[in-house]
Amino acid sequence: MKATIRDVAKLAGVSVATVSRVMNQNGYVNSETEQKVNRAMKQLQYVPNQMARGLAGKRTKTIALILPDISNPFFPGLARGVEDIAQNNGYTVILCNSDDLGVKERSYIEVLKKKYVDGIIFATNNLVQEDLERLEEAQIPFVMLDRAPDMKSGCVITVNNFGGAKAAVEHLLDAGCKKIAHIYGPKELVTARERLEGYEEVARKQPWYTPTLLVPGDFTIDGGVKAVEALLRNHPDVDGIFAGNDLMAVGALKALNRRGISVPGEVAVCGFDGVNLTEITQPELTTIAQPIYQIGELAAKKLIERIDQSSSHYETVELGVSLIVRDSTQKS
Amino acid sequence: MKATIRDVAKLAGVSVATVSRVMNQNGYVNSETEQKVNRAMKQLQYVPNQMARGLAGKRTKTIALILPDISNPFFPGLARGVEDIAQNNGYTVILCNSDDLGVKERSYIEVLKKKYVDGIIFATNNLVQEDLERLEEAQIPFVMLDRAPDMKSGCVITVNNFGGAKAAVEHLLDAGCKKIAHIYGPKELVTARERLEGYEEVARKQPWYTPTLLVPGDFTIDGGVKAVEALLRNHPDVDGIFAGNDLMAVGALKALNRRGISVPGEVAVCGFDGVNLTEITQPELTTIAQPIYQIGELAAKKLIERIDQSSSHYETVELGVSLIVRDSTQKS
DNA sequence: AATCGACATGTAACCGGTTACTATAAAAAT
DNA sequence: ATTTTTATAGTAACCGGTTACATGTCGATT
Repeated sequence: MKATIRDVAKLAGVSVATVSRVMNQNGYVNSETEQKVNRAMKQLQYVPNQMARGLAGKRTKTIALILPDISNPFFPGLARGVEDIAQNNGYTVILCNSDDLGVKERSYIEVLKKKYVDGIIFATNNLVQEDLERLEEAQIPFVMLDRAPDMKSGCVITVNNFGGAKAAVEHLLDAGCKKIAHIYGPKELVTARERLEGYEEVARKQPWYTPTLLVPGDFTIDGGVKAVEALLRNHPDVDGIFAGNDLMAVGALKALNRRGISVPGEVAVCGFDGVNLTEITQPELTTIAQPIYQIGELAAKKLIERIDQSSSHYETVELGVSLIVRDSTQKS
Repeated sequence: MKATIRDVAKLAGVSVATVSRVMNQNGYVNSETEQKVNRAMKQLQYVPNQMARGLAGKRTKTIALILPDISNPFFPGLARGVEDIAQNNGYTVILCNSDDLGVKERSYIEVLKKKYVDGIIFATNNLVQEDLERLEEAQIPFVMLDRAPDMKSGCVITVNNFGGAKAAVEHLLDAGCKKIAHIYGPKELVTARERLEGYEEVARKQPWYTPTLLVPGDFTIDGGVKAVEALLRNHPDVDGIFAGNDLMAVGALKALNRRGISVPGEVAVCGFDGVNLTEITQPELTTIAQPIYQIGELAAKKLIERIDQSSSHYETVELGVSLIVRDSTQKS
């Protein structure tokens, strides 16, 4: 019913090995023979069975992207970057939502091993050293985002969180803020810690600095709302807020708005990430933008590179971030 | 190096067939034998090779989700619904962004065929009858969103666009609007047409109705902005806008805001879709919410049902939508 | 006693590719 | 003239499962 390589071989009057050579462009094949084979393939509408290929050749042309939750506005852009590059290179992407749960991540890894994916991109942070080592053992190339584990293989892509945070606070100072608070994300996340450190680096030198200007959020909108409410109780006079990510900045905006506090008039707000959301708030949000799409692209490129050359040396790349000034910090 | 079914068989002192039976829980197996096999599997850390399974058994436990663009805020929620259900049933999801381009969709279908995915969910609308027929021929179960093509197999999931649109306009009337405009999406899309029809159904009966209250948008934020600008030139006195989707509603909000027109004070705005964005605008957007996540879940459920029972009768399901009233229509 | 069906397990073909190895002719090198 | 090398193509094993078919046991049925 469905044409196989043997059907093609028969029709073209050659052996299966020759057909395989034509398909994979390897080994010696006379150009006339090649024509014959190609004609036969066309005539039979031959579609090689990837599964058989994978079984025999150990390549599935499939990579996986494990992220916490595709619904989080940070990830669709990233996923898109990954998918575009993958597609350009003949790869297909399996999407996995881990909800930042180590168990789920681990269970996904098992499934992905069974499916023989060629590589994995992790945009999550819950694997322990041991899990990564198991991956190395299994010879599965991988790329991680935002995390620099201690190992010999793998590739890590990070952004300059520290520098970005510093830039954010400096920008708020430039905008005339006299007392700047920071809503930080979960301390377990390096990104959150680095941003916090960036804030402190600049803030500590200011006369108004006091540790209670640091309030915890959890990288969600609601966390931002609550953080601001708490903040205003202690510091009714803050006039600048640097949120550890855009979602919390949006929450901050909401909370301030509810309280009737004008942004940027009374309080300036700056986020971090550069997700699309920041363009639709009122006022639009100033933010430290990560090159989200490019991170995805780069992750995919690096991974495919590793797969193709089976190179596995450890490598880390840091990308820059950029301050995007919008209305939320434009005191005029 | 890596354990195969034969290794397990040898260690357990049985044949490969028996091991296979134990794995797939089919055929007769003595419970003692089963224990032995299970022990052997554990001892060797045996992980069945899905590829070999797929080759032999014709099942890959993989489905694909083809959507226009995961960056569009409508889709992450949907994708999440699909993925969750898939995961619960042991399936893995391949994500494909088609940018609403027929060519890309078709090329994806080819790739997916090669990879022997067990089924496909389409959240796009650019396939012609012929493409679908080819899928039927290839015996690949599929589920489509928002579109009812004329065929014998396949499953279609839609929402009540017409009813939702009517509800939107009625709500605007209730809110006291005296002249309601509609920004409609691309006429090629059924969803856009149905919503437009819903608007007309109600609006036509109103004294203020005139065709120039219908302005084209393209389902993007920018389209919404431009539509409102055009609208205000012809009808500076509109006091209600029903946008064909949330993105355009956000655009409308932006445009009105720029013009210094207050929402909902001077103009009330209502969107359609119920994406998260609607909760972060200022004012928050009233919208007709689709059960986005549930649509994804349902699509995945229906697809898996079809795969498992290889039932292929044509089926269509319509889900309800719900009006979510927020500030953008609360003239007080 | 012969027949039958439920139970248990093994053998080997098969899925559809890849590729190591072999064979042969023609061109190049010695 | 002989050896090597290069170009071309075929044979068959192999990847790691699934499963049709064969074989055999044992209690139940006739």
